[in-house]
Amino acid sequence: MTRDQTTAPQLHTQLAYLLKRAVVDLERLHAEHLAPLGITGRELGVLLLLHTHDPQSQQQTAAHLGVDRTTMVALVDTLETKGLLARRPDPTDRRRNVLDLTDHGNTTLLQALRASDDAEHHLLTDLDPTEATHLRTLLTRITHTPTHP
Amino acid sequence: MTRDQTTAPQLHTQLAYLLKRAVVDLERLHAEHLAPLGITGRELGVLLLLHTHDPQSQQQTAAHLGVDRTTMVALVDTLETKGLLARRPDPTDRRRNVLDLTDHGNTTLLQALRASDDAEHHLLTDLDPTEATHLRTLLTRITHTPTHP
DNA sequence: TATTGTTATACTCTATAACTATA
DNA sequence: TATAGTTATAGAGTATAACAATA
Repeated sequence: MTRDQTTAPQLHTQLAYLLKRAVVDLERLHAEHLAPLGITGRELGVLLLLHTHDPQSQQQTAAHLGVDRTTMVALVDTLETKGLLARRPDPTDRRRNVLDLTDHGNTTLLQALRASDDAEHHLLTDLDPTEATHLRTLLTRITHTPTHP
Repeated sequence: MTRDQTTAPQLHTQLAYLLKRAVVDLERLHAEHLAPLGITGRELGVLLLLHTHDPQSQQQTAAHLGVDRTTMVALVDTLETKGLLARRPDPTDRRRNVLDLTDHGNTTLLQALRASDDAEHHLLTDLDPTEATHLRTLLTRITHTPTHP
C-alpha cells in the first residue's frame, strides 16, 4: 500500500490510533462495569479461560493469555484470595498447580460476562447489530493467526 | 445486550481480546517497519500531529496525544536529539515552547507514513480493500466521541 | 494567583534471573 | 538434566508533586 497523495493523513485517521483508542475506551468501560464485582477485565479473562478449558495448569493458562508465568503467579494469588479459584496439586505431576473455579468463581463469571456485554454495548452504541457483528468478524479475520507461537 | 445462552462465550471471541490483540500485533508491525527510520509509532504520531497542526505548544500536543505534559517533555527531548523537531520560545508567551518540524523531521515523516501504511497492510493482509475500508469506518464511528474532554 | 515547562519521585506493569521441588 | 511454580529484582512507561520562569 503506497501513500495516497489525495488524502492527507491525520493522527485520528491512523489505524493504530483508532484501534488504540477503542482499546482504551473499552478498558475504561470494562473497569466501570466490572467494579461492582470486584474483578478486572484481565481477571475475567482468566475465569473465562478456566471455565472453557478447565482443568488447566498455571503455565497453560498463562500461555493462552499471552503473559509470563511469573506474571501469572500474582494473578492467581489475587483470584485465590478473592475465593474465585483454587490451586490443586496435579496428582500426575506434583510440580503443577491445577486451577479450578470455585462456585463463587462460576457465579461471578456469569455476572461478569453480562457486565462485559454491557461494556461492549456501550462502546458499540452507534453501530446497529449488523455492523457490530461485522466489526467482530473483521477483527476475528485479522487476528486469526497465532501471536504467541 | 443480554447474555446469549446459545453462543458459549470464549476468550478469543471477546471484543476486548480481539481489539487488544489487533493493537499488539500492529504495534509490533509498526516497530518493525519504523525501526530503519529510528523512530517509534508514538513519535510518528507527534510528527504527524505537528505536521497537520503546526505550530503547537508542548501542552497542546500532549493534550492531542492524550499524554501528560511531563511525559511530553521526554518525548520532545528524544525528537529534538534526533533532529526531527526544534523547540522555539513563543514570542507572545515566553512560558511556551512552540514545536517546529525540521526539514529532516518532514522528510522522516513522509518516509514513516509509507512505513506505517506497510505495517497496516500487513495487519489487514486477509481483508480485501473494501473490507479494510469498512473496518476503518466502523472504528471511526465508535471512536468519534472525545476521550479527553 | 495561575500556567508552561521541567525535574524528582513514586507507582504500575511486566519480564529476567535465581531458587525449590519435582520429574 | 529439564520443568512448574515462586521470589527478588530490574526495566519501561506513566503519573503526581514541587520548582522556576512567566503571565
